[in-house]
Amino acid sequence: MTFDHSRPARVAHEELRYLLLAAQREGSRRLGESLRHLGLTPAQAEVLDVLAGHQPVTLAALGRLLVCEQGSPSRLVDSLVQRDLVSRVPHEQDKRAVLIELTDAGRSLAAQLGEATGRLTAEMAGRLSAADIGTLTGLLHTLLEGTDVAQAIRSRFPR
Amino acid sequence: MTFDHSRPARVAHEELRYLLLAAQREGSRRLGESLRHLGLTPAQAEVLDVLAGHQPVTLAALGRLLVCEQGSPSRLVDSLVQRDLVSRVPHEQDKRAVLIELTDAGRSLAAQLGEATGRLTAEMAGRLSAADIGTLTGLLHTLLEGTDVAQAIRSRFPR
DNA sequence: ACGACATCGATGTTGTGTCATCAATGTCGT
DNA sequence: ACGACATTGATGACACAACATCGATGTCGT
Repeated sequence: MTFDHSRPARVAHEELRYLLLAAQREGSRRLGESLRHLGLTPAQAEVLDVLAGHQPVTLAALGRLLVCEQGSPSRLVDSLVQRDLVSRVPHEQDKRAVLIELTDAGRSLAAQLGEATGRLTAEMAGRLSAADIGTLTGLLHTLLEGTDVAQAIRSRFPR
Repeated sequence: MTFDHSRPARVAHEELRYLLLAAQREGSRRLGESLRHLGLTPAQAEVLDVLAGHQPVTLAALGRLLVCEQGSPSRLVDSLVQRDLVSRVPHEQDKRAVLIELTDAGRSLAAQLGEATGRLTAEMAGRLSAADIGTLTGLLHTLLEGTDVAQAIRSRFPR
């Protein structure tokens, strides 16, 4: 253990905490701009994105796949049902559960998401090399090991 | 440019975006737990933390130093004024501006913040080496270069 | 079969964050 | 001095997120 007179480890951790917050905020804001013309918020876009790969799921399962919410995201789904992008279908075997699936409109909107996020990914690629992105991803996975959110990301981005 | 059949760069960027979101959420949730016994939310704690190092500041200047909000954080400050942790003092020269400063209670609460975040930093240290934390910090700074939030962090964590 | 317990989805509450707007006040060019 | 413009801080509006609670169902042990 090296002894650092000028900058205790606690401060380095603080800075990292705020950097994570800042990076997330900045990304959300830019993503929000990119999604505005589709009439979607980042959280709604994540739901469509997940559904495009995991049709159909119960609300609870959707909650487990989402990073943006940990409980059952009923109100978030509500906003998508109101816009006819998603529909609730009663579950056959389990009368408690509801299955969520994309409508045709939702499917076609989901297909446009990659295009909308293009500017964002292009900018990230301009700042960081592919190797850097790999390093960053690895470190964040290590940081999150064992948490529910990490599990959600593993399910959605298998190695 | 290498050609990757199995995993286009766009997907790697998506994963990174969600990892940043997840890391921030997880950190916030844990910080929230640690702060509960002080009766503070993470955002309120950040204000006290900033004020402890930058007494007194106008609302606008405070907003520039905070990562958690970009406009003028009047409502956030309101919540602290109500609890008598912070006070608003009219600015002498500029009648538009208001100076924010810690009360005695606020100062003593701010002094307890490091202790409250101890568990969080200990856990981070257990997962990542000091070198890894340095790498992570550097990569995030690169990612945020030129943004307002990066400037806020630079002011609060000088090299 | 039955009762303790878990799970599902909806909802109320609280505290952010972001954006837009507004009135009051400063500043600067001319 | 005056008028265009910028800045400050407050506020309304909207969409999250986290947490707690609730009624309706399932499940499991005995």
